[in-house]
Amino acid sequence: MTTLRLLLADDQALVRGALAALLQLEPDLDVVAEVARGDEVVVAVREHRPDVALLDVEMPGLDGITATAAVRAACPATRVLVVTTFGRPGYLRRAMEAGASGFVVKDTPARELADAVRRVAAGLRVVDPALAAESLAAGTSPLTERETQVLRAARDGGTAADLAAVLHLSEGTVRNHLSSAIGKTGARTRAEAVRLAEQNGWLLG
Amino acid sequence: MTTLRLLLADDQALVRGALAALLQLEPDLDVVAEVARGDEVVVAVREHRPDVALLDVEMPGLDGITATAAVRAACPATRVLVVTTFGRPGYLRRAMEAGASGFVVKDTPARELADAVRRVAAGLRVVDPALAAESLAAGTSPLTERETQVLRAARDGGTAADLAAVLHLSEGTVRNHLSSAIGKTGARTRAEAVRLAEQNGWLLG
DNA sequence: GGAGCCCCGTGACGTCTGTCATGGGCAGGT
DNA sequence: ACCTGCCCATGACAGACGTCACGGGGCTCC
Repeated sequence: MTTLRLLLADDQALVRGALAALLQLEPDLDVVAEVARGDEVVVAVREHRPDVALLDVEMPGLDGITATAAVRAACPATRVLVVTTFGRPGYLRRAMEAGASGFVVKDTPARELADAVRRVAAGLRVVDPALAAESLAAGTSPLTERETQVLRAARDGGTAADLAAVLHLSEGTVRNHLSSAIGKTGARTRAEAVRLAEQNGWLLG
Repeated sequence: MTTLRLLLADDQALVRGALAALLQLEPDLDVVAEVARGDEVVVAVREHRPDVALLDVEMPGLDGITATAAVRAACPATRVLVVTTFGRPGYLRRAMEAGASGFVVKDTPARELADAVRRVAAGLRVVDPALAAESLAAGTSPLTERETQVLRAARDGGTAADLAAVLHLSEGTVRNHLSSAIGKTGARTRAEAVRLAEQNGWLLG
């Protein structure tokens, strides 16, 4: 078996370096590139053409899901393994739709990561079964495009007038979208709707 | 120089194992214990008596700050280095007050961690200068005990009546505390007050 | 003893919020 | 052509929210 060349993307330098140290312990794995931002992933993939790219979801510049799609388009030979802190159902779904080969949460045992990488490199899919079930149960996002935008803008706690100004909408329209989102999420407050949508991974982009 | 014995506490197993791998690369460092929960820290410290304990702040069971105080009380020979994802001013302040010897955010370069551990073990203090300045500027929390509790309870987006039921208070009293907290944080909404207070690290406990 | 702060509660006021009805415009599908 | 769904907007209404004034009780510190 030849050695596998890896790319590592995580915004936290300490975690990134630690993961590199962990993977370098394996004789058949070699970390050839590290990046801290989502928009640096594609250029690094183009330059190094790694066998597997390990991508975090929460990154500045570009989120890991969108970066996954970009990697698949730029270099189909590179498999993507998404490594994230939050096991949100929507993240998993959208990662797989974007062409990821694996999805691992950051509280899986450390010794399993190398095997996950090898399996992904071999063309297999790696997904936590419990998380997969949860993803199926939660289903796809019921929120419309605008509702998602409004909820995203409502995260920092602004008033309806603020959201209207940011989104160039009428204040009444904002409240209508919010009301609809509240109904779909089963919440009773806009803040609760934001929380529930975020927990389901419906607020990406 | 003798080898330093370390304890590692982080709720995410992958990060914990990766940090262990990173630190084991140093010949003079030895990870002798790993725990995933805050309440397991003290028992592990009592059993292994490490030279340095690396503690995350966000942990189930017991937060890293409180765990720091417990470690200092149980084994004063063990120095504490807090390693956290969020560089919130209140975290730093309260960690140092609790007896921590160092405070490092997770996006510091990986190669600096080992040096930070050694410096802490030598009795020095390790603090990011920029973060220290920010902590001084932000000052201590202006929120009263009740205001903090109310803001904490308001995080999941419940109505004032919900908070009143949880905290066994009158609904009007809850709104009074919220109003006061909103004024002190400079916010215009309860949600914004929650966000600002959380960013400052005022919502621990 | 008073002064100060925090706690709890009440009542009232204006504003904001969440909901509904209703309208129009624009895309997609049978 | 029709229906359906999403978008935007308006107006109206009950309820929740944020603010203030005002009480009372407790505590500490001078």
